[in-house]
Amino acid sequence: MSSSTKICFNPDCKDVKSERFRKGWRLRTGDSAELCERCASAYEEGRFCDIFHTDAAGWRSCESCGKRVHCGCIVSVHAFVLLDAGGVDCMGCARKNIMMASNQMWSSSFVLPLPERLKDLSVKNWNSSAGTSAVAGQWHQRHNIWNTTAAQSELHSRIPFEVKSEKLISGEHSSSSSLEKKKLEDPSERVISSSLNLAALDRLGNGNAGIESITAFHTFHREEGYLDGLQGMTFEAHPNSCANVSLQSSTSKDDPCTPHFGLTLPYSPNEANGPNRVSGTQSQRQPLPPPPPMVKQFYANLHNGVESSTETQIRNGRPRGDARARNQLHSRYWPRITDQELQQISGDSNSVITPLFEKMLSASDAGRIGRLVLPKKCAEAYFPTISSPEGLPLRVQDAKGKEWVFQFRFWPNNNSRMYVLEGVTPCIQSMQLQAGDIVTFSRIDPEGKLVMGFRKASSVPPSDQDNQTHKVGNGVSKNAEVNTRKSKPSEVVSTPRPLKGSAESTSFSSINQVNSADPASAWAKVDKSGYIAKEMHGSKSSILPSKRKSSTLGSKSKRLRIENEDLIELKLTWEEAQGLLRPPRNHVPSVVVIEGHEFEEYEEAPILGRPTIFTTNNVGEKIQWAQCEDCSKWRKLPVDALLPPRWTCSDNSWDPKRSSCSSAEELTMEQLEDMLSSSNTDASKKVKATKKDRDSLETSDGLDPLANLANLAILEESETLPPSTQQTTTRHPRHRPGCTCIVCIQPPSGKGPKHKDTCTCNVCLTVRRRFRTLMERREKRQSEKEAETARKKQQQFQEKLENEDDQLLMNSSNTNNSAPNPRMVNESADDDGNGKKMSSSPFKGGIDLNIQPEREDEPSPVSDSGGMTRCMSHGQPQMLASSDGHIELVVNQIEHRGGGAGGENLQNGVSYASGDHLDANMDHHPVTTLLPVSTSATG
DNA sequence: TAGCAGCATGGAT
DNA sequence: AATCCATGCTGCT
Repeated sequence: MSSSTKICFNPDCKDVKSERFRKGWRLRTGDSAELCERCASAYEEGRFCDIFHTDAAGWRSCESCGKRVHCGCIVSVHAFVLLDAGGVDCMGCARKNIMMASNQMWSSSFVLPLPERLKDLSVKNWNSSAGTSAVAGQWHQRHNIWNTTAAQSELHSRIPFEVKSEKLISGEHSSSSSLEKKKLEDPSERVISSSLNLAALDRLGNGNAGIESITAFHTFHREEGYLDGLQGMTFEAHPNSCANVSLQSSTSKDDPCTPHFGLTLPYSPNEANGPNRVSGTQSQRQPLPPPPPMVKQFYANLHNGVESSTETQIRNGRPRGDARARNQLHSRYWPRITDQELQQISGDSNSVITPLFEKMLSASDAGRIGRLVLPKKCAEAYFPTISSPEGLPLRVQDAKGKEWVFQFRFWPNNNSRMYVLEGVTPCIQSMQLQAGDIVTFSRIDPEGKLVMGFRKASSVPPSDQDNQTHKVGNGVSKNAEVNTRKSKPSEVVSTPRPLKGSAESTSFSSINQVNSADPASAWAKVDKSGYIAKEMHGSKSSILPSKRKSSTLGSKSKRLRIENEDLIELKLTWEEAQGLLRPPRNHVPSVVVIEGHEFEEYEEAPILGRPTIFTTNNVGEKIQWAQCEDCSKWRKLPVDALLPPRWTCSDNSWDPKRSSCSSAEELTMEQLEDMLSSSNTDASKKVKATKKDRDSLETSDGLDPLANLANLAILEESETLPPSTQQTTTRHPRHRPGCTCIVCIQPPSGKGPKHKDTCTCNVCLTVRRRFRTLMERREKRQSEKEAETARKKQQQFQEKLENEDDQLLMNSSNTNNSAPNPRMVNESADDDGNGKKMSSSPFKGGIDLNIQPEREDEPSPVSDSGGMTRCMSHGQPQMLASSDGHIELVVNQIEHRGGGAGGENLQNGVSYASGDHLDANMDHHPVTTLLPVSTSATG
């Protein structure tokens, strides 16, 4: 084919005298390696590696046929596929396997005419079998998309790339130089190359190996190069980008079907222009996280050979900062387009649809502002680079094929950028979108059209949804065939998804959770349909849309709500759940011992059973008690009885006498109390509570303030208890079996029957006792204080009298005047006036039953909360004590001694003021007084 | 004053 | 802690 003056491209070839050269693998320049006849033959016959690379590393055995396969050079890069479980298959075996598995592994949209299918499926299968994912469609339409815009120059700042694999498997660390050696690549085998891409990414994703190697496999797709093909490269090489790019025509007449896999990670502007721009050093590359299983399909960007004539791969060894960009694309922006949607987009053309991203419209987006906020990473990854805030006009086609021109721009924000599409209101309105709906952005290759689809958030049936969702429009493009295409699903194969970071991979499974406990099955569904939404027909499971739907609508906590809705609120502790689990009926578990612990092993899943209580009778016999759901009576059951979740007396087949709700309960009240109290389960607590409710009917409706006080206290206490313990009553911790005190039977509201005055329940007794103690101590201290103060005053008085009669008189007057400290009076007035402090007390309605009367001289919450005992002069009750209502309530029922001249006004209040306060005040008073005052006393 | 453009803010990630 | 981004705010027309 060529002149004899050439030298065989194969460096290992010794035949320099060949007169005829033939084309071998494709070089990154787009040319083909010129091989001597011998090498070319070897290459064509698949013996190249056998001949020249026998000593090279990277040889492995096909998992299926055992044949040795070289996996370590550009020549062999297409000769095998990586398997999910590890290992490789030679291409022959891979294709065979593909044929068997393809239908299950790929969605219907991937159906190809047989000849094409064979090869394409091989790719698909490769994806599947290789268990890899991170392959995105090529990005080679930019040129088309943007060349009608005003900012074509900016295209050059972003260089998408494609991950290619070359030497990953071999373990040879293909350095940049190795790439730059412009090794030849056979375009006809790019299917396999793609697989390697996947593999490479997969490895990266797993963080296991190949991080270095993979960098050598990245192939940039530069739209100019792509679209202009062999016309040449015009993209700008970033200083650090190792943009020594070679063109590679993907045209292959040998292989009309040359699906291209590649990780398309166009440069973000920042990366391209900024300090973070990726360099050619592999070390800068970040390992790609393991993509979720479904991702692989989304990344599968299959091109058939028709388009490849216009495609040029640009390859260099530059590490992918872009990869990071796409990596970090949040899963919420991953396109989730169904196959039907893809077909609709694609029509019957040979186009490859590359869903780029989607976004749920926020209130702002859907509002009249007309600004659609673009996720930064998406904007930078998929939209043209813009360097000025003004941005550039962007042509997008909507669902009806109508063309819109949005202004793609940004504004600086926190040292970053906020990208928006302006002028979207008409489009959004035409699509009747609103907040919560999802707009999708896709690209059609090779036309490079940008299409904007949508998915209504409303829960339309999937079929309907498919019909109306993701209708496409096209942006301005060279080819206007989008709308006239006939369905050709096989060619609508690309469902690339952004590569996900590891963290996002995790969240991915969460976000895309299917109504299946088995993630694998969920993924399987995804794999089959391509998109969950499609697979989850009818089931509420179009989880994504529904989730999104419910999550938006203008709330800032949208994301949070999304997540929350993903959660099933399970108000069960693990132990509770365990306690409810019952082995399936008629099933004897086998016991396995794991690390010394015995586990019952059931073949069937356990069931949720009705909680029961086990007791032991006098003879040590274990008895199981279950409560009828209807009458709440407890029935004795065999200890091994397993109850369904709902169980009533009529189900009591063990005791026909008590198989009716009308039958008397076997347990006495005391027995029941003992049983319940001995049971620690929350269920039993609830049961106890219900029992208490029943008992409460017998309680007196008398009103015992003390009990009420205690009740309030318990209320306070109960607020800190687990819900299960306060659902029906506010039983206090001191509750004992048999106690029917108001506290235990009182509903949380505090309403209901009160204690009798004669109630001798523990709580009431405690309250009485404590209060009595408290008051006794207070009186005692008060007396002491009074005595002391009086003594001092008297002493002073006497001294003054003796010294200066006039002075004495004056002093005496001052003392009286100063007694009602103006500040205090004011405070009293305030408290009294608005009464707010009363309700604002953190101890409203509560009293600590644990209060230590012995420590009353320490500021008690009550006394500190709002007031203290105030002394008054001239017998005026102007000072306020604590305004806590419960105090007042209590005091009203107890005789308190008022002191001082105003004692008659103090009958309804009690002061918990500390002694210190009293001291302070009393210093000014010739007669000290403890003033049990409530706020009401000031009125 | 309404609408818009740009920026700022702060919750969410 | 940094970043993203939904939305509020402000100034301008």
